[in-house]
Amino acid sequence: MTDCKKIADLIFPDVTKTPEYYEEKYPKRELPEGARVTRFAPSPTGYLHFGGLYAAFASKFTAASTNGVFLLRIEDTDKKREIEDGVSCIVSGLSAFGIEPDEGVTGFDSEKGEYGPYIQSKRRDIYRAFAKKLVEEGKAYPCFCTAEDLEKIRESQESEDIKGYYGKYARCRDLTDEEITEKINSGAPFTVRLRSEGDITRKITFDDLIKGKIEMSENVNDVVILKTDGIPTYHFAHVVDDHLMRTTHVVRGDEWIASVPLHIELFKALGFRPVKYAHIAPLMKEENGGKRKLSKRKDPEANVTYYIEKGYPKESVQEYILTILNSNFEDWRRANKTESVSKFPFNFKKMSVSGALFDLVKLNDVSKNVISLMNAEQVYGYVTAWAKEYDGELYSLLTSNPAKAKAILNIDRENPKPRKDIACWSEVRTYLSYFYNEIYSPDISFPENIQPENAVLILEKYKELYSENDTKDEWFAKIRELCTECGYTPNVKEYKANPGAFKGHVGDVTSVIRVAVTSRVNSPDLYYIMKILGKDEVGSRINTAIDCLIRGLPRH
RNA sequence: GGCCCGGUGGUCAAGCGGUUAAGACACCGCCCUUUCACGGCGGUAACACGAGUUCGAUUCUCGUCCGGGUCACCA
Repeated sequence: MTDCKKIADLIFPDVTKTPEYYEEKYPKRELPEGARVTRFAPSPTGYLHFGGLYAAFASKFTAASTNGVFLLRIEDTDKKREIEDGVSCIVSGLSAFGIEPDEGVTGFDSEKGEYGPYIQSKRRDIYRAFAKKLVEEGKAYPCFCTAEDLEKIRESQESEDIKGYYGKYARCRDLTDEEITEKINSGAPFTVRLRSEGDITRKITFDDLIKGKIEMSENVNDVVILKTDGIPTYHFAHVVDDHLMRTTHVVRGDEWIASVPLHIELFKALGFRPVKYAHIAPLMKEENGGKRKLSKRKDPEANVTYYIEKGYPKESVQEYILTILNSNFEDWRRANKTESVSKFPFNFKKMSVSGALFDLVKLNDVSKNVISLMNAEQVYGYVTAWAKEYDGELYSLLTSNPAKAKAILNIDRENPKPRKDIACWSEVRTYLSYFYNEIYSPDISFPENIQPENAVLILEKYKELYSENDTKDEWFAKIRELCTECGYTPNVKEYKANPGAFKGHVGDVTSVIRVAVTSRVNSPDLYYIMKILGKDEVGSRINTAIDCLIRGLPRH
C-alpha cells in the first residue's frame, strides 16, 4: 500500500503553498467575450530568430484583433544553454520591429502585469506546488534512473516502435515506499515523472487553428516533469504557466505538434482546461534546389539584427511578415494603401500550413514600396539614425548639410508616383554617392549603342547651353534642341517609326548626360540632380567625362 | 524505423467536386513618357505520380514517391 501523501512530503519538504493558493492569486481574466490571451515564450539561448519574430507577430496580431492580451514570458529552464544577455536580445529585438508586449518581461530585470513572475526561473515554487499535488494523487512519481540507465534503455529499444520510458522500461514506476524513502534519504538524485495513463491504442484528436484536425495516439511515456535540479521541463512549465497566466491560445512552432498528446494529458492530470493551439510551420530557406529550415547557424538573415544592420525600417519588416503570415494580406493592402497594419483582420485560417520560403527579394520589394510612401523628412530621419550607428561617414555627410540631404532624398518623392529605389538604409550610401565627391568615384561607361564621338559632341554642346537658372521646361527645351543639332530626335515615337533616320532619340542624349554627371545609367530626375550639384560641379564632371572619352577615342 | 504534417508556375499563394486554375514577386514584351523612374497592359510558366469514388476530380479515398517535423533530465 503506497502512501502518496507521505512520498510527496518527502520529495517536496520545501513546498508551502498549495495549488489553490495560486489559483486564487491568478484569477480568470476579466476580458471581453472572444478576447484571446496569447504569449511569446522564447528561451534566452541566443539572438532573436526571424522565425521567432514571425511567431511573435502572429500572437500579437491575434490578441490585438480580439482586444485580448499578448504577453512575453521567458523560458529559461535550461541554464546550460542560456546566454548572458539573452533576455535583452529578445526584448530589444521585438521592440526594434514594433512589438511591445501588453504584459510580461520588459527588460533584463523588469516586468509588468499581475500574472508574474514571467521568468520561469523565478517560478520554481509554483511548479513544485503543482508537481507535489500530482505526486500526492499518485499521478507522478520519483525516478532514480541515471543518464546511463536511460541510455541503456534507449539502446534496448532499437527495434521497438514506441520509444521512451513506459511499460516494462519504466523501472521506477512501481517502486515501493520503502525503496523510495531509502533512496531519497540516502541523497540519490531523482527526477519526477508523470505516471501516464495513456493507452497507445486510443486516439486523441485536437483542432489545430492552423493545421486543422489532427489525430494522434495518446501519450504513453512517463515523461520527466521535474529535472534533478527541481526545475520543470518545458512540458510541465508550459502547462502550469499557460494555465496560471490564463493563456487561451498558444502559438508556437510546429515542432511541438508531436508533444500535444503529452500536453493534453498534463492539462487533464492537473485538472486544467487545455489551451487552443496554433502550430506554425518553420520558415524555409532555399539551398541548391532544395528547401531547408532557416538556420540560426548558417543563415545570417535568420538573426533579426541582420535587418537592423541592413537598415530595413520596422514598417517594412512588419509588412513583409504580414504578407507571408496571412495569404490575403497583399489584397487587403492594395485595397487599404495607407491603413495601419493594426487594422488588418488577422486570421489563423489564412496562414500557410506548410513552410514558407523566406524570400529576401520579396522583402526588398515590399520595403521599397513602404519607403516610397515616406516623405523626405521621414527618410532623412531614418537614414541618419541608421547611419549614426552603422556608417559614420555617411552620417557626417548627411548631417553636415541637412538641407542638401533632404533635397536629394526629396527628388521624385511625395508625389502620386514615387520612385522605388531604396529597400533599406544601407543602400542609401550608394544611391546618393554621386552627390558627394567624398564618396563618389566617376565611372564613365555608356550603353553600347552610344558612340564615344557622339557622346563628346553632345557633352561639348551641353556644357555651353546648361544654365542653372533655367526652369525645368526651359532646360528640357534645350535638350530637345540639342537632340536635333546632334542628329538625334527628341521624339521617341519618331525614332521608333524610322530608326534609320537618326543616331538615336532623346533618351540616348539624356543617357550621355546622366552618365557624365552621375556615372549611372539609372538615376532620379536629372534636372533636379544638376540643380543640387550646382553649375560648377556639373561643368567639371562634364569636362572630366569629355577628357575621359577623348583619351579613349581612336585616332584617325 | 514508428507517429504526425505537407506536396498548385522559378518563388509565395488563392481555390475546398464542374473555373479559360486568381493574385503577388521575379523574368520578358508593349504602351505611356520631357530623360530616369513610376504606372498601365500583355506574355512565358503549375495542380508530384498511380489507382479508385463520381457523369465529372487540383479538390474526396487509398497506395507510391518526395520534402519537413518528432521520438532528451533542450526548448
